Amino acid sequence: MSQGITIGNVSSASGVKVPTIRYYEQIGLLPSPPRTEGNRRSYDATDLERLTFIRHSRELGFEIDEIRTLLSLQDQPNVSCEEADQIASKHLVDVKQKIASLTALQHELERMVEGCSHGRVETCKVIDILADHGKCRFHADHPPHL
Amino acid sequence: MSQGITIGNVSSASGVKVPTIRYYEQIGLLPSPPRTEGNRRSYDATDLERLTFIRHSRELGFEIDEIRTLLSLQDQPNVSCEEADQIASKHLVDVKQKIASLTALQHELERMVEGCSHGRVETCKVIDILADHGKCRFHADHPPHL
DNA sequence: CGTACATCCTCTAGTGACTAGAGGAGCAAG
DNA sequence: CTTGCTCCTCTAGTCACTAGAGGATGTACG
Repeated sequence: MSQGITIGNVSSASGVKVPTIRYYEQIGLLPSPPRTEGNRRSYDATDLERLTFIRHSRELGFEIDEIRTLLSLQDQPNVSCEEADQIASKHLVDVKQKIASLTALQHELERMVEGCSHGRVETCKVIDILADHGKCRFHADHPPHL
Repeated sequence: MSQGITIGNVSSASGVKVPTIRYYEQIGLLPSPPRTEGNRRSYDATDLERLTFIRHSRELGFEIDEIRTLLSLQDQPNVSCEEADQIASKHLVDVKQKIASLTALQHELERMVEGCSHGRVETCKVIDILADHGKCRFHADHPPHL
């Protein structure tokens, strides 16, 4: 059926860049495909699906290790999906926290920019607020790796 | 006035970890402090302020290079604060985008988790949505390094 | 058939902002 | 005086890629 797809084609079809595909192979996220006579990687439709799955999961902010688990779950359709549910739920909690944190930050930045006198640094709210922690209403619980 | 503060004390006072302080010195974000006889770093109140400024800026999501600019602005109070204003404004735009993106993501995750049959993987929405891009309402314009 | 050019290969090293650990020296309290 | 904490330097690791060197292969056109 599926004759070989080149890495370039599987890349544009999946939206994952060529070096990233090779990287995924290197870390064992994507199986090593067979090679042609000329040593080029030769992918099939399953690989394309898998790559799309990965790209989509990455877009949704899942980490590589989480994707590894999700992929292995996908390969075993008879297993309970509790684990997948847990991963997604945990992720949802994280996302909600980040939104809350970023919303607070947004207000803080608005306060800074609106308060800016557009004059000299001496009277600038932006610098002022950053320098004096007490004047700030935003306090991150988790230092944001957002 | 200010006799030397140890790195440990300046760390707990500022909320920046000890190795991170040394790292900031290494990349030139924090000036190298004088040393004691025993070769320990000896900080003063100004360093503590600077570190607090840095930590606060990092919490607000500014990058090191942006902080470098903000710090140099702080050192020259007679300069126009336009640049600081621009940095904060640009950052505000980014933050708003991130919030929008994360909110879409949140809905997508909720859809996944709510739709989960709590049964076998075969019928699990979580896996399903990740696998089939067409069923997904969330499409990131900028792959989220959030 | 030749030649240009795109695409592919492997490999190493770099990014940002730290974090972890090894191996050793100084210092304060009991 | 010894125990244990803090400090020192240095190297290497983290995550998820990205960039570039240097070379092989495949394809389109004249």
